[in-house]
Amino acid sequence: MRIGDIAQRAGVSTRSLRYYEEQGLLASERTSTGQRTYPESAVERVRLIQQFFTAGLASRTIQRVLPCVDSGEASAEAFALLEAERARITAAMADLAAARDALDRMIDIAHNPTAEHCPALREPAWAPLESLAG
DNA sequence: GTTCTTACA
DNA sequence: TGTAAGAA
Repeated sequence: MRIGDIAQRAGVSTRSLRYYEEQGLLASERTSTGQRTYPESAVERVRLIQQFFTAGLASRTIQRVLPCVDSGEASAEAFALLEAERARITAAMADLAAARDALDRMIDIAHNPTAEHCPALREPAWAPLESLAG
């Protein structure tokens, strides 16, 4: 398949695919005219690369991890890297959950305004100035 | 019409 | 990463 096909099927730009290749994440063959050619499996590989980027892995890290995907086994260093990334993602998930919980509390307050949380409810807007001064 | 490389924002 | 230019 040509670069445009892969891009469309994997949902990324052709620019990204060329970038991945430059970073050593994605291989391709060339036709006699220089156009890149990819096997069907490239689509799935690109999606995996996307997931890793989304999960916060650096391209350099992805570059070290992908060989494991290809070989089906990990060297000692690669294994340590996988565990480290897993731990980082787990921690990131906890942070996200905490942020979500905070938003949940804010949403709840927004739905049930109380004088404690909403200053605007403490002072009647229609109160005469004298009553405020006095 | 697509893709390629190179380069700039 | 997006986009532009000029060539294939």
